[in-house]
Amino acid sequence: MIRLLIADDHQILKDGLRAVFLDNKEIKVVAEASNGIEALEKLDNTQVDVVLLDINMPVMDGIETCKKIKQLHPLVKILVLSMSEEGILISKMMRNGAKGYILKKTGKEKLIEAIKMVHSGGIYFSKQVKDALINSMVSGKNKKNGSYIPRLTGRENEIIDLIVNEYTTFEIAQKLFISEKTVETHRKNLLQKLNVRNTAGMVRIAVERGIV
Amino acid sequence: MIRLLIADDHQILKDGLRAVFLDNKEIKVVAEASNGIEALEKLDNTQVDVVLLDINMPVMDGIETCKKIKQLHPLVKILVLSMSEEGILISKMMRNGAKGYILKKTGKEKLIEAIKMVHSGGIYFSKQVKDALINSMVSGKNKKNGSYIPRLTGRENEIIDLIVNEYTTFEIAQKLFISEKTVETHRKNLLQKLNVRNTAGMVRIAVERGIV
DNA sequence: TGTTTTATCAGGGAAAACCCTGAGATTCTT
DNA sequence: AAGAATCTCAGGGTTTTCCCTGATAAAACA
Repeated sequence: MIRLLIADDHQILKDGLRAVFLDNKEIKVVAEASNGIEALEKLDNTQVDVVLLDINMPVMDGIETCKKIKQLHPLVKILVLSMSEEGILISKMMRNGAKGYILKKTGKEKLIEAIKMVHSGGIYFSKQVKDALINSMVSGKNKKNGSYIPRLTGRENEIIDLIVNEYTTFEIAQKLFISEKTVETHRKNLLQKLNVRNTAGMVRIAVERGIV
Repeated sequence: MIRLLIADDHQILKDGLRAVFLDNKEIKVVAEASNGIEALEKLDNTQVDVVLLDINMPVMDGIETCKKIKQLHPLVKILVLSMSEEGILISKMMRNGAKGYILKKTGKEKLIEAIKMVHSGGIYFSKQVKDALINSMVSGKNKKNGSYIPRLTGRENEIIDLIVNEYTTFEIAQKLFISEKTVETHRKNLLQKLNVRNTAGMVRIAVERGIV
């Protein structure tokens, strides 16, 4: 028996889902919520196995809620039920601990399959969702980059890698057996090449574009 | 007619592929290379539409090569042909401009399909590859994180977001109408919570975990 | 209603990063 | 062989970040 919590601000959808699970012996809706705060409250008072989580909610949206559920109830599995196919949203929810992502336009059979899947410790991402994610990673990212990516030299790559890993100029100089002044020059050039103002921007670019 | 360059250090594989494309009217192998340097040289002298790129190569590996091809020959499509199903590798190649990723254990029909796909401006990632990527994003990332992710307060989230976007303490103070000292306190707390030594580490965590 | 968390602010100092100009040596490219 | 790019280093200065101790008020929680 899978105990389900439905978090969505559309009452009609919750009613519909309740009806769907009425004649299902394996899945039982034990609670529902209209926003993130409510969902967290319900989780405190109810034994829940799987949360069916919408992203567009008032008061506290799905992203924040997902994060908090993961922190406060790490054993509860989160299955995102969203109408959005935006890759950024999908990857964000994945990073925040969701074990599955399913679109609202999907049929109930797939939904039941997904719930069972995440409940048993697996993950579930429908083909459409996977494709949307891949697409945003290939083209979306590039679109976001847009700007020309200047090529870094070998030394610059070495140094930016150390910077991202929290090495200071002094430490980099030690490690590479060069002067601090040289490292400073490389840093200056990196800032210029990446067109950023400070270390923060440099690290952001480096991590986003997988330089490191 | 699709002009293909095969970059792989296994001669037997290149020979095999040449044979496969011999009786194919649409795809022609116009060059081959055993490492990244060679591949780049060939690209300078040969008109190539699609590069079939291996990751494990001596002298210059596929990751570096992919990056450089993208910089020097932005119109050439890159299709990764690898034996590795590691999610990190896949996402790295995607970020470096690969338009497709296919496993060596895949059959030639799928390979031909993939080549046509990327040549026509599309992308191609086989089901296995997609699954591997999704898996590494859900479980792999968390494994990589491993450590407990401390929850950030609303203000801290605001501030880390501005830091990642290259705002200085002074500018953040201006924007949020608070004292610089307050911003400094938040920065200090952020460093502590995220267990990093400086801004670089903070930004790395923020970008990696999608806090921003 | 007390306790914890969050957000606010301060002085003062040390460390690190950033900026400017300038320059020699090596290596790659043409 | 000439030029370009890369890597190296320096003086001297400003700005920003980091660290320490300490504090108040409001809000959230038990």
